[in-house]
Amino acid sequence: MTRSTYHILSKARSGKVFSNRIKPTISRFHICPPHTCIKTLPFLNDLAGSTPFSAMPSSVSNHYASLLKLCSQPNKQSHLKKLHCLILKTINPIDTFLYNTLIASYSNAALPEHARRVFDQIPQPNLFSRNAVLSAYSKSGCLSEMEQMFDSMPERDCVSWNSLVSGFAGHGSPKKAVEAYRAMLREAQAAPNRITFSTMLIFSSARSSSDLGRQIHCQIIKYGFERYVFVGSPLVDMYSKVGLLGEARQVFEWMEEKNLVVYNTMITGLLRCGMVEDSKQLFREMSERDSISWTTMVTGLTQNGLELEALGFFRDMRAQDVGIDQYTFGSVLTACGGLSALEQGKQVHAYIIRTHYDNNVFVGSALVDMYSKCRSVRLAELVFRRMAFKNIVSWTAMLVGYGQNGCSEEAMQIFCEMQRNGIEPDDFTLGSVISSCANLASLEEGAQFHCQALVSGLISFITVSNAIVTLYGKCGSIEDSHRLFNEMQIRDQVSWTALVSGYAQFGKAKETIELFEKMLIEGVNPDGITFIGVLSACSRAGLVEKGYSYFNSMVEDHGITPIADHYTCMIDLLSRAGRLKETEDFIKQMPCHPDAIGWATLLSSCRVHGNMELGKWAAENLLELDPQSPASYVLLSNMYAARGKWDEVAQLRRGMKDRRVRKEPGCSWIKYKNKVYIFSADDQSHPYLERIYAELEKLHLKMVEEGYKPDMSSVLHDVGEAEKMNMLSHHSEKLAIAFGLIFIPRELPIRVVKNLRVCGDCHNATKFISKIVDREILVRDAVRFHKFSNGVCSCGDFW
DNA sequence: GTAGGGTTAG
Repeated sequence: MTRSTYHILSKARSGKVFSNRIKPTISRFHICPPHTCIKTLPFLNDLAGSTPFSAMPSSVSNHYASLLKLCSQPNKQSHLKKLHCLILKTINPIDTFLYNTLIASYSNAALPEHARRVFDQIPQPNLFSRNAVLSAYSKSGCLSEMEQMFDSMPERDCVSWNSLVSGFAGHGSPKKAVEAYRAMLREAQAAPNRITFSTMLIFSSARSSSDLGRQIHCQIIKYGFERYVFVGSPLVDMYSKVGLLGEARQVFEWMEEKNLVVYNTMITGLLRCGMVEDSKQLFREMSERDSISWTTMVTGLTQNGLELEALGFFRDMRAQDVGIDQYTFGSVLTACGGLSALEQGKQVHAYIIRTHYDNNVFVGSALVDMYSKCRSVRLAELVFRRMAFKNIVSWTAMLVGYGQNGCSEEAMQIFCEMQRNGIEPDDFTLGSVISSCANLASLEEGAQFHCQALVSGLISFITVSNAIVTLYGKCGSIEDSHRLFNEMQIRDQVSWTALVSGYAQFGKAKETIELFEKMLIEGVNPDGITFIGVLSACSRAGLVEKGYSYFNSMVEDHGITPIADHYTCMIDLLSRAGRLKETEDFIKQMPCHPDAIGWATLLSSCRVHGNMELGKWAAENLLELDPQSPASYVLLSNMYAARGKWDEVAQLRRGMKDRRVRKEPGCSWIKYKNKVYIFSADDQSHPYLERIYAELEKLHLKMVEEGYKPDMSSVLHDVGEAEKMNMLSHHSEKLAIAFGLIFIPRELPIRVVKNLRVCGDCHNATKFISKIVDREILVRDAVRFHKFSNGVCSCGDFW
């Protein structure tokens, strides 16, 4: 056996590289020659890197201890178990030091039961052994086992107490954490150390408990830790997280020998509280800055909506040759995404490839997100497909990317693919996929996701529950939506807004307003999105005065600055009610111009109320803002068509053709036996078309008997009356409803989804059909819900 | 177990 050094390089989970040098000592327990180990356990090679095993450490116990440390991760559990077996085979007796290392390794690998089993085999366990088991229970949240262990210990030191405190603090027992901390202070043998205080400070921050934070601060002063950077730094962090920036600054100023970390912490706190100028000042004052200082500025500025400035800092950072790492790239990509700056994002991507960060899972996820936010979902997909390793965040980023770019079906598919790859969804993923599902109005899948949320327990996340409340609202089951809302233990602003918007979308103005008022009484603050729900409910119900007063209250009582969506609601409210002159005045006194949706709303109302003059104004503005959008052409052409101005219609059609604008073809779909059947007006290929036409024919006769008159103004083509009739009776939603009547069992409602707004004639016809066949028919169109039952629609014919 | 990044819900 030669004396040699043994050198291990290991990559910790954080990606940081550290080296571990073990001093050579003479072995006493050397039984098994090292090369046999390599043959039996090839993974040891991977763990130890390129170091040849012939360079053998002198102490086998130390050697195994260092290998055990390499397996001390949850993703190396099997390696750890194999190594444990090897140790049992090759060493006898095992010394207490190695036993303790084994316990600690199982603890870090999240296997507390294994840690306990090792402990039970130790002939003479010491305080370290007990502390190691205690720590295993504490980290894994086995709280009762932890308490039992703690109570049974013959002696306890500061480490034991710290495990107890952090176990309670980290696993949902806040009361016991505080109790344990106070008991510790009373215990003479276990004086708190810096770890005790930083644990408690982080705990206070997480609970946003400024009172507890202050109490801990007092204790810190009492024990003389205040000016010590390792306690002062978390103290600054805690105060800034609970919003007490003055206190944070005071602690910062009082500290002696401030290091880089303290500065970085303070700058983060300032940026968190929106004090951008102060943070920049402090940044300039620093005598040295590291990568974290720069990245903090990039992140903080981005979070304060100052993406351009953030990119400026990134440029300076590169110019000054500061090390750029995965964190920096993550922040810069967020800034690019926030600006929808595709070109700059691509440049950063190129730099990432040059610096070989493109295989990093964090950077990859950030790239997927950036491209999605720049509306380049195909590029996001490309990056995602090329990622060598994907974690749950990468999957979620792609899923959300699809969802936010209107590719809801692809979002659902990627969710399935993720599960097939053995990745369990978390609250983020499930919430997002439910949101996509809601956009598709797929009630069956939605209900399955609801079940999945219940079974997995993810329903306890408020974000998941909120997503399901929204889901049922968008699927037309407002009762289910309300039921879940009532069942929720905690409700936040988002929950209330989800239900308010659900009722609004359903056209139930009275319920919407009642709910909103109840929300105010319960002391939940509405925000801009809540008001969009309230205002749209008013406009759908024609409650002009009420809507106006809510709009004013939003600005005056709630201090919310209206954005384009609110103005669009107001334009809708006024113009839909036919008060077009008022609408014009309103638009002219708005602080900003309406956006494309605002103009389209006005144009649509002008069509309904036959105001060509204002309609032209709206159309021109709409065309200027969005020349590629088919909406302006279609709406204007509808308006001309309704008045029989076919020459103008033809001219517009030519304009569309020249600019290569295409109208989105109308289609409706219905689900039957897990299959989606899609119908479009010109579809002649449908296998059941003959039966559907026959059904429609039959219905038509009964409808006419009941007093139905076709509304020809809904036909926007220059054709004869008979042909108009034919076109009208074959609108996609009528086909879908007829299909539903034939195939969907009587006891179930018929649910149809349409990609465009439902036309006047179909709406009227569906009312008649619901009465004739005595069935409930739900139609979800592009903007809202219509629930037809016994000849009446839930929207009250106002949509 | 002192500081920085990437993903959710209305």
